[in-house]
Amino acid sequence: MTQVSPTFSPLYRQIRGLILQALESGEWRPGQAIPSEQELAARFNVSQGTVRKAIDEMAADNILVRRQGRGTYVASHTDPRQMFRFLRLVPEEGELFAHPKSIPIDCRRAKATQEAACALGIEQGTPILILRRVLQFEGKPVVGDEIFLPEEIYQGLSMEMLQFWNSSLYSLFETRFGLRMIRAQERIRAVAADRAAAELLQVDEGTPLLSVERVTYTYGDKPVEWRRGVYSTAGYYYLNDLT
Amino acid sequence: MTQVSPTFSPLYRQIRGLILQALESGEWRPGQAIPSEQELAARFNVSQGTVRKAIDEMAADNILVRRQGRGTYVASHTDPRQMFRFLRLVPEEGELFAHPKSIPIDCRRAKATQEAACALGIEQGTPILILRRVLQFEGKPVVGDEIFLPEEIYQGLSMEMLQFWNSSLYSLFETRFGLRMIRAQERIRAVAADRAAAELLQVDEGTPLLSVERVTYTYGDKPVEWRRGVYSTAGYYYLNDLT
DNA sequence: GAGTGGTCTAGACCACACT
DNA sequence: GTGTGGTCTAGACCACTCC
Repeated sequence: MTQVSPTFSPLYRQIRGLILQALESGEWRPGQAIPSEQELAARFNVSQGTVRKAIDEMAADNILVRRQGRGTYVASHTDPRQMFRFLRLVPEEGELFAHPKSIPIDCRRAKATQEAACALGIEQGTPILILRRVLQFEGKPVVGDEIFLPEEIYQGLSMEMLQFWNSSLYSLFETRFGLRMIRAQERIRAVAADRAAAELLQVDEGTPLLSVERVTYTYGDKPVEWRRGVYSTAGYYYLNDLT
Repeated sequence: MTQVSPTFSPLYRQIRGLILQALESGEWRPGQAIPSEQELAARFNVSQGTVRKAIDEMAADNILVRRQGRGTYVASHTDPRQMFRFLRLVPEEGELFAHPKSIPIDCRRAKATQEAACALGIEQGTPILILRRVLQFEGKPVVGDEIFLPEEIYQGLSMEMLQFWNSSLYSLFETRFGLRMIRAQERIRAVAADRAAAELLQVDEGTPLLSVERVTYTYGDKPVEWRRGVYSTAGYYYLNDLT
């Protein structure tokens, strides 16, 4: 008689779950080192190999970062290499190093429309913050974003805070609200620039632009950000690796 | 005295290389099973664990496919799940299962322009084939592609062959030319439909479209296809998962 | 039942970083 | 030197597939 176990999950996945739990609880913060594999193995009463396999998966998911000889660290959007991890727009020529700059325009309170509520997995009418900003490459405006955030999660986000933060938004969210963005999903269309977009990106009205809608998820696949942006693709393109 | 080894590569990577070599040589063909881990371990004189790690990597790269209890198989574009692996355009509503249909328009011989030569990593002026086709979702034309292929690799590709093939192009390339596509890179812009594109996709001239340029690579990161397409995003969007 | 991949363990040694 | 992750091995047992 063999037991059917529809909920079977191997040990290393359970360990992964426990590590994830510790991360969510804030036991180890972004950028910090987590305990060594040996310590974790002792703590969870499994072999080092099992912990290793759990960490391998989490490193593949960009949740942890391994550094040989040093230790394993909690991934952070503060890390220069992770800073614009989700931005796929790159200049046609020259440097990928020339990091874009985020210019906040305004930030206001509102109630979630049906569309926003659906994207964020919240009730329609829930208080949200709507943040608008422009992204500049070498002084040129290239991306215009409208960003929808559940107010509950981003208590205290203000224009002042945004203006004094000269780094990526996600690193701000991480630092101020303890929010770790794990993955995102984008839906891309081609649209004609309306009046507002044309003004924002300094292009002619009617210019074809990329419309990029993004939902960003934190631990446990919980959506915590919805944004809709327009990308100018004169001198830039959206680069995507297919595997 | 320790030895500096700038070309150091772990055993499992060398094994990976040997398996890759066997794949390139055609020892095992797409869709077929490769020998069991035990057999490979004996063949290469390493432990099963080392073979396993090599195969793990190759499975992550979509080069091999593991099937528990059955064996490890060479990935194939003939597999329904892999068929449109590189196509990111999906309908706004309804089924992802409704597979698109490829309608060939024409196929002609030409010489590689500088642009095509650069993308394909060949000499300017090298003979190439230019294939045009339309992709239909439920009878509606949604993608127009112009596909550039080094003639040397695709000897004997003809309109007749294309018309009788009612599956994906990559599965045709795999079956007829033994070409395994491993990865691809796309560059996406927003453009206005020109006369030709408008006619092809049955939209108004000037309609914003996605311009998608794709270079596709086979084993050893060798480019073997370049295509430029226009995607209609009325009722469809380009879906991209960011990790 | 036989064969395959999947999990788990334990131990040895290597490469790397810090101090 | 010490401690970390990285590699490699050998063996046991489990889960799945096919006969």
